[in-house]
Amino acid sequence: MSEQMIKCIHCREVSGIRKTGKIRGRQRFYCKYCNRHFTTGIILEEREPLKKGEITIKDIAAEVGVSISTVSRALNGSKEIHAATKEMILRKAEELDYQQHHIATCLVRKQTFTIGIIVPELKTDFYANLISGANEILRPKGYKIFAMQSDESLEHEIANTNALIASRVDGIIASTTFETNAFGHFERARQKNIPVAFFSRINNIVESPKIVVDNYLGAQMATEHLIDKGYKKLGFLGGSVNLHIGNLRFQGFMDTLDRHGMKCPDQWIIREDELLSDPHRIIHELLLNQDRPDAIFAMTDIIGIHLITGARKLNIDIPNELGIIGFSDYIVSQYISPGLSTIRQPTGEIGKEAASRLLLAIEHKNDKTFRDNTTTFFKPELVVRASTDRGRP
Amino acid sequence: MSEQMIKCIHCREVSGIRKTGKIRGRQRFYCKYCNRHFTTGIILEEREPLKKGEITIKDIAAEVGVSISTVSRALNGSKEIHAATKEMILRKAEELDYQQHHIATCLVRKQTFTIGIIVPELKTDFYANLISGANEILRPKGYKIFAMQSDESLEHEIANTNALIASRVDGIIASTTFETNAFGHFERARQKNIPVAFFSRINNIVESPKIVVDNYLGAQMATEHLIDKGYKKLGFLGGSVNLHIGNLRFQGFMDTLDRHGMKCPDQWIIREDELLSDPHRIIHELLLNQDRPDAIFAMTDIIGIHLITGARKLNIDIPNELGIIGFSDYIVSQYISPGLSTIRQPTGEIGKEAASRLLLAIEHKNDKTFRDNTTTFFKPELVVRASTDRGRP
DNA sequence: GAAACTATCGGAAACGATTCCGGAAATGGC
DNA sequence: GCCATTTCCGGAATCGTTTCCGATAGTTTC
Repeated sequence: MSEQMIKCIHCREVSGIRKTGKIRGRQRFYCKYCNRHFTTGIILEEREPLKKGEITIKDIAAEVGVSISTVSRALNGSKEIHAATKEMILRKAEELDYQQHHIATCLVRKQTFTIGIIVPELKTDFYANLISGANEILRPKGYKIFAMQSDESLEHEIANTNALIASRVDGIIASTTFETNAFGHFERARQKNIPVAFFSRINNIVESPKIVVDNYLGAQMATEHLIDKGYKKLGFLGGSVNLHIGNLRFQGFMDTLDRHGMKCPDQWIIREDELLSDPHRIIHELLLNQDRPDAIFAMTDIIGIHLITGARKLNIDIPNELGIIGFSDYIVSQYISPGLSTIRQPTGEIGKEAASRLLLAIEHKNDKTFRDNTTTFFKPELVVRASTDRGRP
Repeated sequence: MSEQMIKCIHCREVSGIRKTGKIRGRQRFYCKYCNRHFTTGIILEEREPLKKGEITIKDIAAEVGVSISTVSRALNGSKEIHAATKEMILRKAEELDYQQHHIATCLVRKQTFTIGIIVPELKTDFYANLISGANEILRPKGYKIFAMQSDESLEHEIANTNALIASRVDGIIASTTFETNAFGHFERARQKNIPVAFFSRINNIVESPKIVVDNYLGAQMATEHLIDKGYKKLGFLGGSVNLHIGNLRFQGFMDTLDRHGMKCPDQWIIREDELLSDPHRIIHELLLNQDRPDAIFAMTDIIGIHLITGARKLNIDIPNELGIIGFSDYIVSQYISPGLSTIRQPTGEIGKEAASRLLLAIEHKNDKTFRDNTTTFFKPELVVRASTDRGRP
């Protein structure tokens, strides 16, 4: 291949090209394959041997004998390219096992097709389900997920957020920690034009879509259910006072009692952080008390499950001596014995909605008039199981 | 600021600079703050107003009056930089709320500090725990996680792998699908110098570290346990025959029976894909059979849990009429009634080990002599609960 | 006081892609 | 055949960094 080779401009064939006189001073060619004439062929130079290492569009360009712009066009399905050229390039790309360098593309396009999700704990049923739900919406649209865990630590949450900003994710979905009382890190993201969406543990500080189950309503439903079952002495067990959703559930509980003219003495209301770190001791104390409640609304199923195991140890009859209802419908709740009554929240749906709303915000990133600061409430659902299912006394 | 301003080369002060004669033809200056002389000061030009949009090191450079190389050095903690300059740059970076553009850095450094994890299902207890475990190792080292789900579809798995290659992740951790019988996609990754590690559902095709619980041993332990409890008619329920770990568990089961001179008729061995899609029908049929087993080794706790609920519906006494043991110790297993005996595998540990070994492979990426094709076996642990806990008959 | 060395910094070339702009060849109309 | 239009492609700038290679001024050595 020491001499120049001419490639047909129509079919890109290199062999079977004949010179057929001149036209306007320029050499004329004829291609026997496509049976057409042309004046300007593509001149193939001697090729450098393909260097080792990563295959780039440069390599493809050199191999095929076109410019990198043309390769880029072929790979991206541009219309401004000859079908035969495109065909050749795609074939060569496959032959070389070319794989787009997404990092380089992101740099130019200023879009990473990556969403960051920050949750307190990755392995919790609820959050794993949520990520899974979000994934259902995001994957078909070509988005990847950075899954991060804050360990209920504000410091980690901030570090995570900064890492996501540095990675220039297209958006962030988050559920904050117990500790989170400042939201500067999320505001930073928003200032850098990265939309944020919150779910479950939401706040009213950051302008963003918020997806949440109607906690107040759920608490009402749970409390009504207990009252309906004839329980008279209701108690409340919840975690940190810091948590917005905790306050809502507590409020729903108290208001419902009020409406029924009932009262709940302070010693039946436990709202300490310690309930999360050392639940057994606290539950034990509560249940051993002479004057204990005859039914408890547990802020989460996790606490409800602790209650069931605690009560069983003390041979307290559930649901007759003690009714228990939880919140969230964890997978365990349907299998534990007795089954834990609960308020179900549609976890997967919440994840999907959060993802959809975030995508909407991303689409309108540069639209100054677009705002989404609304809170979407999902309807909770009462699930009655054995832990409260007693006949009316 | 229409005239040039001189900045002291020592302390970077702009005011308080006096001219003090000339030396070798060059102007000499004196700074009253640091009490030192110098000849070449830094000349501050009139600054452009800061443009809107993203803050880059270019902006910082312009504001401080240094080159972008210097800013880069300051931000990366290079030694080749004057402490005062560094100080100024860092202060300005903070003032402008600069955040490194990780994408651009990756392009140059050819390292993304990102690990891709592909699992069949994100929300499954086992996989969520594993990702969490891997995260414990990866986060402290600055790695982020791309979490992807294959939905037990080879097609998705391939698409996921390609997406990870395109994103130039530093490594991939994967547990393959039921369908996966070809491994070209992982080989592609390895050819592109992306290390891969497998866990749980492993293979012997791709050269890679493999982390797995000792399935054969676990099956032996489970079977021994059943025999030990006096069960005579053992059956096996497992999913797809395609699954390597399924075969191992089945083999352990059969070999143990053999060693005890026991046999298992074919109708007590169920290994169909359908067991995953429609478990209730199959289990119902098996249990309604006149000649049914008196104990079953379920390949996974999920199947074991289906067995328990199925048996309860038919009023079969567990563990007296039917003993059940599972595998993996899912969270539900300890709460279901009766509690499901099982073989526990240390999920979090497996995730940690997979991450560690992958990091090791990444460190030795360019070391041609480094190989890691070993399989690490974690010891399984027998957990006895009510589903097999009968007195010897 | 010259030479050698050190500290500190700037310039410019990468990294791998996309895309705007313009230009040549081919095509269509008459 | 000539002109206008369309088709197709190449050049070059750009995205935001890092880093190698020099350059210069200051410092030290003898």
